[in-house]
Amino acid sequence: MSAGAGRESDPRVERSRRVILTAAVGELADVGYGRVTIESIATRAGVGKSTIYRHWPDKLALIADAFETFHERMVPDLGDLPVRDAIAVLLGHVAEVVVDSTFSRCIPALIEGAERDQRVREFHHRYSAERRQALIELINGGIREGQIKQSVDPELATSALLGAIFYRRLMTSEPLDPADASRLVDLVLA
Amino acid sequence: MSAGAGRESDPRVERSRRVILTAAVGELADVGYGRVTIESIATRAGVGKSTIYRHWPDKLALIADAFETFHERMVPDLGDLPVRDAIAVLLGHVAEVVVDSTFSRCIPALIEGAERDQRVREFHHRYSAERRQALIELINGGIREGQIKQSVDPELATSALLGAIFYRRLMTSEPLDPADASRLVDLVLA
DNA sequence: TCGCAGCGATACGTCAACGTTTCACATCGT
DNA sequence: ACGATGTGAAACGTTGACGTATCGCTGCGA
Repeated sequence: MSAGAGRESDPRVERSRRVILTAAVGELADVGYGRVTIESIATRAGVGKSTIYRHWPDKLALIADAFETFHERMVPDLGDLPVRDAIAVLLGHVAEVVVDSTFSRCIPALIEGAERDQRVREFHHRYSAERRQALIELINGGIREGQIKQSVDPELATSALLGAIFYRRLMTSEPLDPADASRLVDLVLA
Repeated sequence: MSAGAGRESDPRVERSRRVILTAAVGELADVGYGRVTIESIATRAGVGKSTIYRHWPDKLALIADAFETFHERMVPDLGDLPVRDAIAVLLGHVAEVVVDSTFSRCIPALIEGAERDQRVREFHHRYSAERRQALIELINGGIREGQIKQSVDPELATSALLGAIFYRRLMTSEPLDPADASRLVDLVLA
């Protein structure tokens, strides 16, 4: 038993953990949840299958762990812009990520996974909730400062703003141009 | 060769086609695209595997065919309500369908399928486009009649309205209550 | 009526992924 | 230095779905 320096001390474990989790997200983005295989992750990571089974009981646990691990906030620096501008910047940032990124290509996989599996659902909903919290708070601040009408329901407005971005990405062949974010703000928070 | 009474004349073919397509959609809703099996569809339909392979080359063709076939318009009767009310009724209807229906449970499967396969994507986007066209036209009408501000971009507003409904369904644990549809209209088309 | 066509069932070989086990080797901490 | 431990590779039997082929049966339509 080691002296317990942190959660893991053997750098071999940390390294393989890192490459495996990265490969897992890459595979998820590339082929979707249904077609991800422990073997394909192992190959992509340049790792033996046994190394994966040694640390995770199954595919779901591995992918859930991967998302927990890469669970960064990714909120852009908004400086102290006026509320409306800050919201437009935030939405532009979201639109950029949603339009094209590894993360973006995982969204359909997460949506589908969430529909079939409770653990994926819990992660997916929590992750979404945390990311939209920043927007809700911006809107609340704008209402307090009188820059946004009091009649606006921050939760509903957030659904409309983020919803428009995701709708375009998932249901149409024309994702929202990040440059249009401010038009979206004008529309919903007019 | 038959006299060609319509596309198919043998009632056995029509019957098996119908039960197979129905079972395909049911399976898709229940287990998602990745876990749908020709064998599971055959069992659910009470049909031999060979009957399916006789008519479709593979799973994708079958599921695409199923959606083409069940491609109903499903637009509610809007009578001649004032535009804002008509939009609220339409959105309430969409919200109801999206919150809970067999079709609704296929949405994640379609989104995921669309991400990985061009044929599914084409269907999914076309289907979505057709369904949102009614809303775009309602908004256009409202603008023409002066009941909606000229500055509103019908396409963008449609993304925000439908997007809010889908966002709630797909990314949160609290789907939009259909009764809130009119609040949504007030927010976006204020 | 009666032959043909489509049916459901079942068996088949193939393949891919499963999860386990074994092994020699590299790298760790002490 | 060295024993302990994690590693990548490979082989294994098992499972589940693939797509094909072959039944005897049913019920269609001419």
